[in-house]
Amino acid sequence: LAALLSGERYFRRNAEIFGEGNPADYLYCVVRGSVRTFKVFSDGRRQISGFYLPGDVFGFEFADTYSCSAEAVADTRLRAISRSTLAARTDRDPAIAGELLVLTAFELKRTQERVLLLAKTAQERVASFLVEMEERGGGGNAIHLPMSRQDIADYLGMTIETVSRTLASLEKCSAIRVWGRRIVVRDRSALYSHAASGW
Amino acid sequence: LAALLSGERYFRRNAEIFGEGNPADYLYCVVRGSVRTFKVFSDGRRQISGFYLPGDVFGFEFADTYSCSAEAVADTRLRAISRSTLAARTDRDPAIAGELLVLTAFELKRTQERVLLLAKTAQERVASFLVEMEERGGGGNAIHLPMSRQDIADYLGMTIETVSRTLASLEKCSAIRVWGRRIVVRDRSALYSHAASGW
DNA sequence: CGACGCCTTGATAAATGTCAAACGTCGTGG
DNA sequence: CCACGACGTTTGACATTTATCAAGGCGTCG
Repeated sequence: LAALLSGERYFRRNAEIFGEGNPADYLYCVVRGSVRTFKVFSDGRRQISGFYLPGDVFGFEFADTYSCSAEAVADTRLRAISRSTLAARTDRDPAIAGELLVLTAFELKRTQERVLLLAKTAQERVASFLVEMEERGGGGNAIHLPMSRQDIADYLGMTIETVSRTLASLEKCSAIRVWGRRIVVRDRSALYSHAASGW
Repeated sequence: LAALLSGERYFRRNAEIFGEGNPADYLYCVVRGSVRTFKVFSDGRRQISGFYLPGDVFGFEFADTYSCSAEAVADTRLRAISRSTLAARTDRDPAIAGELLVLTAFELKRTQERVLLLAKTAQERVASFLVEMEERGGGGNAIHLPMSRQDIADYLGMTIETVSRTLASLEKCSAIRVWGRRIVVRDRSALYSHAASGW
């Protein structure tokens, strides 16, 4: 699958990568930066379905059009995989089909975790989100959030005010330190216990 | 895939089909009745991850243990598919792998719709749930809900009281008629408009 | 009949959303 | 360099939604 990656494409902050309903011609792999996928409802609400960081693959569709839109959260570099050449390869090489299955299963697992997350309270959602971003970010205690509070709110299904207040409350109980989009984990066990009222 | 279905197995109402952490030896296809899959958290909350009706396949795992538990909602008949024979077939027959991919993609799509659903208000969730069950049930205006209010609440991430009140309010605006677990759709467009503040 | 499970309804409390204002940061242009 | 404006964020007061606690209704089954 890695062999099918084409040259890099660049997207500026907030640039559209693809729109809902566009022909789903490419898969994308994030090289640098980050991406959000989302749907916008007729009443204006936006639900972010996922954030993708370097190494993640998105744009995974089985229909022939995208079921959501994608935008660059920050300036971003992507490599594309043409769906048509992918399909051609899949026919000849069962291993590629296996890779697709693994990717789909992984996306399914992440989505299932999101369902569990959305059933929780605001504190648990925000804390879980920080834990997730910390793990995916890989770095030590410092988490850099590339996305705005509005993005986080639309991802967690709440308002920016509640996100902000919840971060403040987590800071007050000294689980984290908040500095705009930079978060420092001060007390990991406290953060985890807020994240998980039951794992 | 259909060729791999073994003989039927029977489960009484509320009987456990498999438990979280059990070895994931079988896929199941619902013949008759209905099934819920769920997780229980340490604080006692239960999140139902899905309902499966006749024709649906569940127990789909990529790890070697189940990530959730499954129980019969009502008396249920299932056909099992042994994972080991499935794996053996997949190696020889790429078409089987394709069927697996389709099943996984379908489950992913349904889970993504659940994420959208959980971001909505109580009214929208309940109305969407009724629409979903009506479509899956296939029958005309009458919906028979095999599951209890508690099951619905745990599926939609709310309390039984709110489910009950929301059904009552949908009945008051004459979108539906409620008779215990039997629902009649009186005004489909009204129901749809409550379900979807934006599709 | 009586007990039990399930559902509904009411009163109240807690969580979250809404509206509004102030603050800080950053980039631009004078 | 500084002033200004745009934008994102935080905070406060208040409204709305949903959960919690408690009681009662309605079937079914012994």
